[in-house]
Amino acid sequence: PRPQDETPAEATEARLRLYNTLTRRKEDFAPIDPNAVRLYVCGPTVYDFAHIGNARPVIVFDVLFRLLRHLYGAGHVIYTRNITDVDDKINARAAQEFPALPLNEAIAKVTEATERQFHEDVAALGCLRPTHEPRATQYIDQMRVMIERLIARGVAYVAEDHVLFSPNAMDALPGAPRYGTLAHRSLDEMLAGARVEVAPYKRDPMDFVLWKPSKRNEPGWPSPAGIGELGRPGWHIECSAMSMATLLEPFGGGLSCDDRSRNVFDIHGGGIDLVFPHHENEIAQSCCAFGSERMANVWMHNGFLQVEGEKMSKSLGNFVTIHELLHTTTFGGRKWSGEVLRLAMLRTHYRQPIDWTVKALEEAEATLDRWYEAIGDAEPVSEIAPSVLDALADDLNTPAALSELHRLARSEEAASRGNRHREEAEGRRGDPGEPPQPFTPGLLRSARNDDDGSTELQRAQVAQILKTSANLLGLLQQTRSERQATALSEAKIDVTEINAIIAERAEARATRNWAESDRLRDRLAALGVAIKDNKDDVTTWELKR
RNA sequence: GGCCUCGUGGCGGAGUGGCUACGCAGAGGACUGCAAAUCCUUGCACCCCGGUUCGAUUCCGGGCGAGGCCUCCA
Repeated sequence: PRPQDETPAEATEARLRLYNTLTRRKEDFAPIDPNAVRLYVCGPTVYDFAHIGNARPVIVFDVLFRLLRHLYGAGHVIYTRNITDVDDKINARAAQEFPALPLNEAIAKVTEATERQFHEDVAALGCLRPTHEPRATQYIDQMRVMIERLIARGVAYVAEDHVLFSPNAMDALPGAPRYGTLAHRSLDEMLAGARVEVAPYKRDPMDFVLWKPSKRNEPGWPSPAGIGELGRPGWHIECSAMSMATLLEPFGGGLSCDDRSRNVFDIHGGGIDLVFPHHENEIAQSCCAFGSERMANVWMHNGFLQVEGEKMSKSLGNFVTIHELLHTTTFGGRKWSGEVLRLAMLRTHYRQPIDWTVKALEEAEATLDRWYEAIGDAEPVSEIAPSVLDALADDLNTPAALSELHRLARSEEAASRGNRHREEAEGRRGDPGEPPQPFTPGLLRSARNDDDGSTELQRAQVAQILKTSANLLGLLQQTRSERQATALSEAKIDVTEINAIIAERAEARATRNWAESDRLRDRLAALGVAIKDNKDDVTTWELKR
């Protein structure tokens, strides 16, 4: 673990490139303030179990969070992922679930339970907690103030107790970006494609809701702009307010700040479906409220997920929640560990579509089995294989990074580069022309046990680099022993019984009683245990799935 | 209809104007009582048609195909 304020040496040499939806190209990333790199990602609306599609941005941006922490120091990255706890879907779910309760109590039950479940799911996926997890209902005041500012600036108006934002009016506001910059669409183009029924109180079909009136039993707060009735915020304004409160105001920005350059943060992320209208509207709101020309410098969007080749939907019956993958046998007839889900997710580049299949999970699990076998109980060290870091720094190329981890597990090139890297970092590298000492291929996973001490040293070193490098992706965070212990307790295996049978079989083998030996092996298999006899006549065993 | 993405070997999946991705599965070998595991070796590719180029899977144009957004959605 790195001390909070330490800025690692790599910060000067690493070159992070990120694909920016704003410009549609990869760009060199330059933080506004390297001591406070700021990231915002749209979090869940808490009305139902998170599905595996929801897990994708959570995992992807967790890798980005880890990478940024590595590059700029753990104490220099601020990550906000909000929780949307006011929404009409929540109201509907609450009324349906707890019809006997007053709506506000029902809503509290739904949001609290769903949020708890979300945190449980995400923790199982090996994700770090973000720096801030603001709930929308805690920032109603900020939303109200922002809305009033938008009205004062002439880009929002009151109509029938609603407040609406008018993208058309942005053109008249000096310094504001053009609406449609992120989605790369003109207002005309959007109108051409509009299939929405336009609410009668809208002046223009493109106008969107900032605030709406609440009926008597719906959640409501005092409205802005002199509207007498209680009301509640629209979806888009929530993210503008929460990013302001957690990423701008603590750094001297926000509504009271005229310096537009202080009202920009570094990275905003989310699913690709949010580009329009959600993120486009966030930009419009934030930029018009703060007079800034951009809300965030870099916009990152993860691709969508399909299940066994089909779009996930409740009607198709292929709606897969994180919880059921972890705890039930509905997908593929068995449970899966959070780490398997995580690796399966990272096999595909984050901007590509991903097909969620049983086969992919099986392959991910087999990979983890081998890697845990390879690292044993190695502890993480300070260095990361440069090839893994390079891959991640290239727009989070996790498939390439995983490929390098495979090479490490075979003790190939990547490992020797890691070796050289460490020597450089410690300033004790000798002759620059000296070729790196390659590790023996297969060193880590082979059963051979040369008593040459240097081999053991090398093996330990590769194991450490593999573990540390995988940790940057949030993988291999346990030791092999911990993982085995978990698996054993879940499978309810009686180790004493297993050892007794193995001892019995060893006797049979000693007398070359192969029939008896094989019978005992079958018995173990029936108990879910697979055995291996290695060269030194030592029998090892593992759980069979 | 408008905007956008993608099309790589049996499967998954990176990348590149000329040089091995990688993983799974397959084949051969070593080891083994037999297995398993492990190690070694290995076959298999860049949707179609034009163009640019000494050379294109990689750039440009067209075609075909798949998907997304424009409406709540990660």
